Amino acid sequence: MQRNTSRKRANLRDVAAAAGVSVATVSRVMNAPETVAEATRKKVEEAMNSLHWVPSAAARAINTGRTRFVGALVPTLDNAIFARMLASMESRLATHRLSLVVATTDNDPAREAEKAKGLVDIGAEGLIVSGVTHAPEFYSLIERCQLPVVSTSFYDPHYQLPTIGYDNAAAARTALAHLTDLGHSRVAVVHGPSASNDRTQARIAGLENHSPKSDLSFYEVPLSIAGGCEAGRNVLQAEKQPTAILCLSDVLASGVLFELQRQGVSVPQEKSVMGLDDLAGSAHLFPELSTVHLPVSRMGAAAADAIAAWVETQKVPAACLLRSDLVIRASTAAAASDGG
Amino acid sequence: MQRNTSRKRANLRDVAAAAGVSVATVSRVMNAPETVAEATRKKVEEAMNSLHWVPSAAARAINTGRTRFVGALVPTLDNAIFARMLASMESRLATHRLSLVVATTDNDPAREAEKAKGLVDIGAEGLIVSGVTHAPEFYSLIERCQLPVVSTSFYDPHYQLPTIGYDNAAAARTALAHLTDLGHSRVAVVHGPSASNDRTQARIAGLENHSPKSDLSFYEVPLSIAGGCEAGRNVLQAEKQPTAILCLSDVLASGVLFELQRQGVSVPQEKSVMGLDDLAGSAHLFPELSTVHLPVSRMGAAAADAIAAWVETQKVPAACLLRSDLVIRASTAAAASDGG
DNA sequence: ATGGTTGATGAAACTAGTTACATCTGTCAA
DNA sequence: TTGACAGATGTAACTAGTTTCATCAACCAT
Repeated sequence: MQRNTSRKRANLRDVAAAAGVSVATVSRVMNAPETVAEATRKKVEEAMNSLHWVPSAAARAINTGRTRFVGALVPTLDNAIFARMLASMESRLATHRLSLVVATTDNDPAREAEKAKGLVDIGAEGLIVSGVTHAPEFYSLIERCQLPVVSTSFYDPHYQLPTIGYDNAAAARTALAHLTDLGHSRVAVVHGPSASNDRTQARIAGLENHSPKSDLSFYEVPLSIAGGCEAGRNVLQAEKQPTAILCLSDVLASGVLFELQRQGVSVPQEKSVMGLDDLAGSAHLFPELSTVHLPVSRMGAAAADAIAAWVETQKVPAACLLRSDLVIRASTAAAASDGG
Repeated sequence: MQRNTSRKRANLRDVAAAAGVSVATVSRVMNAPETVAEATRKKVEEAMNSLHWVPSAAARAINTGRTRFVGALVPTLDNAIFARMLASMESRLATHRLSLVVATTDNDPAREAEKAKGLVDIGAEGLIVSGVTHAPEFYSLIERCQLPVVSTSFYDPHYQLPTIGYDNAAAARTALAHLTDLGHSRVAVVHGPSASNDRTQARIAGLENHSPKSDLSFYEVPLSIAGGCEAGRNVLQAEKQPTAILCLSDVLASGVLFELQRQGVSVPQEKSVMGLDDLAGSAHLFPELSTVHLPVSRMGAAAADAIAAWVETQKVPAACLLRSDLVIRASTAAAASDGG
């Protein structure tokens, strides 16, 4: 009597006793109900309900070696693009009966390695990371633990981990091509810190070795609305004014847009502004932002599926390339033909 | 020999064997190192390192009854305000050696109850939720499990759970007062869905029973930039035009701002626009948004501290009121004195 | 009637830790 | 010299599940 009432949580033995069966039978009701006689199963289920019993995930984990949770390491939650990705990851992982533990890295490989270690220590079965630049300790950790890790926001079939993402260089090139098609030959390129961000690096690289005769100038600012404003001010102070501003991220484009408005520069009449990401809000900015759509939600879901498949079947999933599409809205227009 | 190499992860017994001590001693090295002789401790630590051993969190959880993780239930990750709160929660929880599992509820109490159940099933020691409206199953769950739960984004010292948040009604009133002080008597109030969002309800209630003679009209739209745009269009179609638009959330204010610009309405000359939240980007919008600052980062940290204290000491933490402050920027100005 | 097979169940040994209690050694005071 | 006690360590019993293997009854074919 006192067991059920005064004592804390019921355990498997309590349920077995209440149902008048052995612990093995209770365990079977959970894991292989078809092997248990109908009547017995009923009895056990009643006992479970009346004791409000839920199996201890920890005890299960100890036996099966499966904790059923994975970790996600993202640079920040402050950029909507990662928040979006995590949201879709979480819901997709739930369908695989997997939980998600989130850790932020601030784009610092050392912190990433540290947090990854923390996630492994608490039993993460797999990790989802962003990009391809990681600390040596990170690599040694995943090698030592034989840990399933998939990398997002980047596609590279030759990378040592499966990558689920898009071709950043191509996406940037698509954006630039749109501007050059419109006749813009002098273009300011605004981007976030590149030193520790391989996605940014790839986007820049995509522009540098492919632009057909365009005159590009680069502006590196913090990856935020404020950074975009700063870039806007910097661009307007340049000696040779570009006719278009290509932002390698939509948050930067938003900031640029706001700053240009503040300075009385009309978009797209005086300057075209191009983004890259296609955040949910970008379609509603003034003017509506032309950008390159990156399928982050689909990417989150795909990464979730990939890591789930890996931890479930032990088979390394294939890399997955998601296409990025040009979306032309109101912030870009043909260059004024004054020839600079 | 084959143990270390071919077999998977080392366990406590392996370490004990390698160090030539008993399992109890290894356990002591971890949990009460001062009771172990210096030389013995060294030996054990060497064995740990050479076997790359990390204790199994699951096994530890089973014994101590502590899983060291808490769950956070947020409506969405798409609003920067929750992303921000989670980021600060996560880092603060880490200082308490607690991990955070995130689940989104889409503002649906049923889904919240369901996800809460899921979190409890996987061993969450405590929960952090938003607001005070929850499903009956949610309450019965936390009662049955005696689960520590703190509620954020809301302050109410009489609520059955400790609340860590601000006074939403007062914050809304502060925003409105700023507008009335500027001479705006006809104000459009734009807000997100109120049916299942008690913060929104409280903000609206704060306006309704306190406005000194102002003429308020309410516009309910989806809580997003797009929703803000929609509201902007609706307001402009109203017969009696308001001189100011009070948005009960900064994301809505952003949308309103964009839409007004699109329609050629100048802010703050023709209409003042007021927000509520003070998101990181709001200070950089065009025009810079006047708003009421809500200390979400501090709130996240405070909630993390509260839940940590609760699970650690079993003592229910006190409710915590965080102040909200008016921040006047460029989107509000004195009403044109044409008397409408 | 007997042996073989299947289906349902239980006993006990696992998983990886913690911890209560026992044991052993060495020091110090009586 | 002996008893008391502290300090260091080990033994074994816990935690809450899963799983292997054994058992036993029922049914069917011989």
